[in-house]
Amino acid sequence: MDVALRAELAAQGVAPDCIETIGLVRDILARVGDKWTVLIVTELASGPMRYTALHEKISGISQRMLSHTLRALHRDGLVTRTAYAEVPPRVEYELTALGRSLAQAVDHLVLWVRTHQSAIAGNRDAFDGDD
Amino acid sequence: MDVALRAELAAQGVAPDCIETIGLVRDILARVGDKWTVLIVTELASGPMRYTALHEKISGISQRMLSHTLRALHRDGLVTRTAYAEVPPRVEYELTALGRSLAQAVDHLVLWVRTHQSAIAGNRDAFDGDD
DNA sequence: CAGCATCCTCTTAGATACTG
DNA sequence: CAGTATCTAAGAGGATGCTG
Repeated sequence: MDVALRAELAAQGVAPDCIETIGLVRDILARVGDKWTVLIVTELASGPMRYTALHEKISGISQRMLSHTLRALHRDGLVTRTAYAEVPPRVEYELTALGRSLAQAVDHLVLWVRTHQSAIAGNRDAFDGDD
Repeated sequence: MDVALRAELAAQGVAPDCIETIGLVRDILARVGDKWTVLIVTELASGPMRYTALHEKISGISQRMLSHTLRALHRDGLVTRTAYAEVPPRVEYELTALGRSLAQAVDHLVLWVRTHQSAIAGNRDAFDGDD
C-alpha cells in the first residue's frame, strides 16, 4: 500500500520529497492521533512515571498495549526509558524535549476538541435525528 | 469497553462530566487524527470539491472510505454536502466554519510533524540500529 | 515489577460488483 | 456521477500465562 501510494503520487507528478513527507506525516499522525498515545503523553506531561503507575492511571489499557505504545514512543524519541538495576526492578518513563513539544501540539488539538465538542455532539444528534 | 472505562473512571473518583469529556475527546480525536480525515480536510481547505475530484486528488482512497469519511465529517457538521438535481448528478462538499477551524488546528499538528519529522525518522533509525 | 509470547476475537478497510 | 452492498483479508487489541 505504501508502495502503491508512492507510485500513484509519482504518477501525478508530486515531487519525491513531498511524497516522502506525505507518507511520514501520515505515519506520525497516526501515532500522534492514537488513542493510547494521547493518554500516555498527557499523563507523562506531569512528570516521569513508572510502568505500573501508568497502567493504573490509564484505566482500560492492557499491558500489551501499554508496552507496545511505550515502545513506539521510545522508538520515536518521544519518551526516555530508564531501567534501574534493582530488585524488584523499576522502570521510569519520561517525556523528552521532543515529547513535551508533542504534548503541547496535542494539547492544542485537544483544546480544539473540548471547545467544539458540544457543537459537534449537537450536530450528530441533529444528523441522526432527521436525515 | 466504553462502559467499562466509564465505570473505572468513576471508581477512581473522576467527575462525571470529565468522564463524558474524555470519551468524547477520544472519539473526536480519533476522527480528527484519522488518516483520510486529515487528507480530505486538507484538500477541502482550498475550496469546495466534488466527490470524484476528491477521489482523484486523494490517491489511494477507496470509494468506500471516501464516502464513509465524508459522511462522518458531514455528521459532525464539519462539511456541507450539496446535491444538485441534475443529470448527471453533481455533489459538492465544502468545509463549514467549524470544519475550517478544524483545518487550522490540524494544520498546526501537521506543521509540528513536518518540523520534527527528520528528528523522529533519525530516532527510529538509531533505535532500529542498535537496541 | 515490568514485561514478552501466544492465542483468539473483532474491527477496519480494500476489492469488486451493482444502483438511483 | 455518486454512491451502496457484500465479501474478505489484514491488523488492532484483549485475555491469559510465563520470565528476567
